Amino acid sequence: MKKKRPKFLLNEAFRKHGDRTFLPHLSVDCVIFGFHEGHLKVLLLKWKDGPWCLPGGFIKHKESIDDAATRILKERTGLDAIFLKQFHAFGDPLREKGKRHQEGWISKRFVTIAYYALVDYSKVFPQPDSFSSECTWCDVHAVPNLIYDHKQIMKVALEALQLSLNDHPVGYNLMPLKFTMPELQRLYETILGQSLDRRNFQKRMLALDILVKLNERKTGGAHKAPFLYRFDKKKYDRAVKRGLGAGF
Amino acid sequence: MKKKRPKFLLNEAFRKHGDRTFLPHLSVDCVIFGFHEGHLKVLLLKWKDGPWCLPGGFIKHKESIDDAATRILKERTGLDAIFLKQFHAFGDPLREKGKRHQEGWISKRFVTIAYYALVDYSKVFPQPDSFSSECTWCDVHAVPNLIYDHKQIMKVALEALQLSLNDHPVGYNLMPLKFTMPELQRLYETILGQSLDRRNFQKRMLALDILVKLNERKTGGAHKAPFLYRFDKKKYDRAVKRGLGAGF
DNA sequence: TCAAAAGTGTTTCGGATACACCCATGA
DNA sequence: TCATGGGTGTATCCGAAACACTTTTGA
Repeated sequence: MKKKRPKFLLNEAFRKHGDRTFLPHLSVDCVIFGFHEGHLKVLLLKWKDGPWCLPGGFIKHKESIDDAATRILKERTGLDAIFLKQFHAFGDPLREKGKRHQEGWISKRFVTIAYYALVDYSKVFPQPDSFSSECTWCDVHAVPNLIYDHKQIMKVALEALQLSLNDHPVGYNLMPLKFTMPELQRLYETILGQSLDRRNFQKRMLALDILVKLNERKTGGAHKAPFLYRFDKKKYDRAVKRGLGAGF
Repeated sequence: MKKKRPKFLLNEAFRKHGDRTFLPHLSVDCVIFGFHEGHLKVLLLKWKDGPWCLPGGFIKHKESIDDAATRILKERTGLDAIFLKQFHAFGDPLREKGKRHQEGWISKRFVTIAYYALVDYSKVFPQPDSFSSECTWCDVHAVPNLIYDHKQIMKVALEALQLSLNDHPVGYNLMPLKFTMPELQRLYETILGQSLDRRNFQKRMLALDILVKLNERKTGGAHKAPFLYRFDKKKYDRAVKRGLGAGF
């Protein structure tokens, strides 16, 4: 078995010579969305010495940027094969104002390519990287200060997600396998930041023809037990591809 | 006055040591759209030794990527202050299959950040760069083979432009100062690749409240002289910002 | 005088919105 | 038994689409 060197050494080497492994001046940042108890969440990392930031990483010399994003996501969440979408590249030379690293590869200017991901909250076990002490979910509407331009990146990610609701269904990656219509509605409402009419929402969703109504109800709630639904994966995928959406 | 070195030397130096000036592994490509005689055009460059490609360039060490795109556009078209929008980053390590440069900076893998631009055809005087022999407009639907993944980049650019018609007006940057309603309609039709109803188009456009009807008609045509319009720049800009579009 | 393009207005239809009643459940 | 949330159906409205007639102009 390969002997592990102490982490700080790895980090030292990485800071100075990361470009032996990774493309210089380029990074990938991920805005990872999850949904839990009626709230839209993002996954954040906390550096050991202070500020919060988005999970991110670098691109290996022979790796596509999409693969890099997928890898980074897997490292932080344990998930693969989730929904991941590139939405913007951020390349202001001053975007990393206040950078601490004084020397080596890592101290240079980075252009970052940003992705947002939609993941099933319940399947994620957040894992901090070697620079971080914490990796936790945070309510989208209660995000602490983030380093650099990460707050801006998050904002643009949310706008991109909202726009995508116009012509793409959302939910397969964010909801558990079985879910109720009110739960799905709450997802749409938190993404859009506005409440929707219960009956019209249901009609629209059913009209998309991507849901399967199950012969079960979700019991245990304080009131009338709502039906459970699941997505019809085939039809869902077709709707994603063909650009069929609820038109919000 | 600074003495100019022969171009091939500059090129030699550039190929080997471009990273003294530019960020390594990063480029910018521009899909420059124009509109002329009822046809949607893109500006293409032809390399001295063969293939066609999109106008592109590199990012200076202290330059933002948006500024780099603006600069590149200015170099090829002579225009500044035109509409420019980043739409995707292309980062497959194999995207530059068939690259010829064998050594130096330029031979390495490049991730490219792509922009599309909308420009007034009549104001552009295409200027080839030092690698190119030609710089000309080409009908969008009759594009020759392009190097690398540039055809793919063009395709994605066109799709992004089409999508943007949903919630943004288009035309201010593509049309001359004064234009007729049928001319504007032809612009929309060529972008969308479908014909539209004359009367409904006019109603929608006027409903956007971004046009000013002039007391002139365009004479010289073979038939009834159509009225001329111009954009109300203030209202147009507001519509762009607020995401007001014709909903195509 | 005729063909082809442009100006303008009305009807129609479908999808989104607004809205009401009944049912199930735990407190 | 009552408050709360869930299931379902219907009337309405607005905007988009479909559509026709008249006018102008050069050939």
